[in-house]
Amino acid sequence: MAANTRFAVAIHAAGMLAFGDRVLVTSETIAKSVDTNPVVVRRILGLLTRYGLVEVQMGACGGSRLSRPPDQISLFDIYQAIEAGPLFQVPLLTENYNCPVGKTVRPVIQEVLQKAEDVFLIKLKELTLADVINLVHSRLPNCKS
Amino acid sequence: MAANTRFAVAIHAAGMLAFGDRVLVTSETIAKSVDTNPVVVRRILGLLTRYGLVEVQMGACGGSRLSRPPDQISLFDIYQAIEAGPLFQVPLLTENYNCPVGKTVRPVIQEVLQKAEDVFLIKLKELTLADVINLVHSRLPNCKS
DNA sequence: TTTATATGCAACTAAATTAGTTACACTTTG
DNA sequence: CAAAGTGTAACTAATTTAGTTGCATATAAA
Repeated sequence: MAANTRFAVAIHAAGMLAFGDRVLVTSETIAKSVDTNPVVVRRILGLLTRYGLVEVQMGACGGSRLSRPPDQISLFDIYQAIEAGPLFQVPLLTENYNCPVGKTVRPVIQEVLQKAEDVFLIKLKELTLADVINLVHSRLPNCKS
Repeated sequence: MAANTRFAVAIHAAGMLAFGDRVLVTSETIAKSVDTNPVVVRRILGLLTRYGLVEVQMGACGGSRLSRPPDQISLFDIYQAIEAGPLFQVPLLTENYNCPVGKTVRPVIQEVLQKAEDVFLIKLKELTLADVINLVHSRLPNCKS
């Protein structure tokens, strides 16, 4: 089970909020569409909220909505809210490690991996939630637009 | 412990082989520099070997070396040999899933994530083992060149 | 031919991550 | 006050990961 699907789930959830267009959407509604548990959705919405992407209203008739228009929320914003570290980790060195070459190699590897990750992040910045829902709209059967 | 460091370890190991320059290097030597267990190194070298990047000689005085010059081995080659699936998974749908919007959203999310992953992979193709060891050489103390 | 030195691989462990679930406190609407 | 939401802690099961031991196999060299 342990494959990280949170980023995809977060995009799906945020996409639904964008779809809802300022209407409050419950975690249960999102959970149905995402095909998971409401608590899982709320955990992810919590991260998005902490990052200022989502507003939550508690209590009866509560729910969530985006705090900004979808064209002002990039997938990079969502990524940063959801994922913590770098894509690939460079293993830590034990304390009494003493190989000079190894010590030189480590930061170099970290650098080149960062270069590759950087272009990934830049591409995420280019892609907005609006792009995603436009794609969805254009593919939905019985599309009005 | 469960953070994936294999890609970084594989680059480190392949970098050492490039450093060795056609001389056979044992998994134990690499393990010392990488600061891990020889078996872990052999597992990774096995993947690289299966992918045609590394040649292994068994028995006494055995070890590994690159099968191509370092400037003809990209980090993409190593990545493909080591890692299997996409960077981010889109969760599977349960059998009796019936939300039309959700069904439309899924492939769209997969597509946009793939776009971001693609630029990552392209950057990996641009970076070769030669680049890595050149960087290491230039930073090694008492560098001759 | 024997011995020392390698690799390959299976099997197991411990730790961490992940998603799912239950339970319950809290908030808000009506 | 009741109903309908969210937030969050606690727990579980499955998976991944790295590390480790043990042993069969291969090979170079004495």
